[in-house]
Amino acid sequence: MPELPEVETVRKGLARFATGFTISSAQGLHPRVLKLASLAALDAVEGARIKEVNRRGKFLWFVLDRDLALVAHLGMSGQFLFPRKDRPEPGHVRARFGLKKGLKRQELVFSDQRTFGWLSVEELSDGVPTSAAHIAVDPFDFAFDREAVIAKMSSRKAAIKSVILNQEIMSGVGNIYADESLWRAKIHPEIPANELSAKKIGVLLDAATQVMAEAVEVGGTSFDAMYINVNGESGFFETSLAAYGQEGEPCPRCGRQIRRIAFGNRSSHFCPKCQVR
DNA sequence: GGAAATGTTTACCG
DNA sequence: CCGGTAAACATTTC
Repeated sequence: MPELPEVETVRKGLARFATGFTISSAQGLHPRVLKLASLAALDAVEGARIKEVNRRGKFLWFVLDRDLALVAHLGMSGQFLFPRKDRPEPGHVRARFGLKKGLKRQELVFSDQRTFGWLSVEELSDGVPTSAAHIAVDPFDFAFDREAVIAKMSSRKAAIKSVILNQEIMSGVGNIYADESLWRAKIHPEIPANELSAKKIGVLLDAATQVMAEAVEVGGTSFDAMYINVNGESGFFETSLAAYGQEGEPCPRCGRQIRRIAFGNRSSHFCPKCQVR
């Protein structure tokens, strides 16, 4: 469950339940769990204390009391889970961490069905891990420069949907929130970005920020004390989706049927009446 | 059996 | 070199 709101939900859960714990053990259990660029194997973080858990866009990392950070990307299906005896064992466990704080001990696992996610051990520079250095700040970062992003987007000739998905211009938006933002801003996904007014792109940015903020809020409530519910199937925000996955359903604004068109390897969902090309 | 699924990186082309 | 597009990665589900 991996766009900004989902990653933020995971980050919050990790920050709440893992901060202050020392990593007593760390082991990779799958040959591809460790990113190739990782400076070391996972056991390099053993003995480190977790100071905080940070995020930029869809990248997240544990800040440790040493010069290395434990970085994670959830890919398409990555999850961090605190297993509990009264819950089913997590499947597809790719890495396992033992955490301790005083007498408290708990386990944290990284699970990933499709193995597009990864972990790595990296240095931070200006507080950001190497693998996320090229990722632009997301709209919730204090350094987010709305006008600069609008200017950058306005110069692109590619379809606006590709542009808002480009993590090097603005990070955090994935296929779901791209479709939702475009629907809210009443913009057809295939319009070249440079044909939109700066004002219209501003509307789109605000829509993206707002829809992700709303999703983060709902994500927070689906949380359960010792278990991070990052299961996409539970769909905490699914009931609020206006466009994504709504092919054939009435547009909540005008009633026209939502359409689905091919977009690269994926799909775009939009209202043919509200979002005119 | 085919298609599609929340993402990123790399290769390739103009 | 830049912008843009397509493919590759792997697994599961419908």
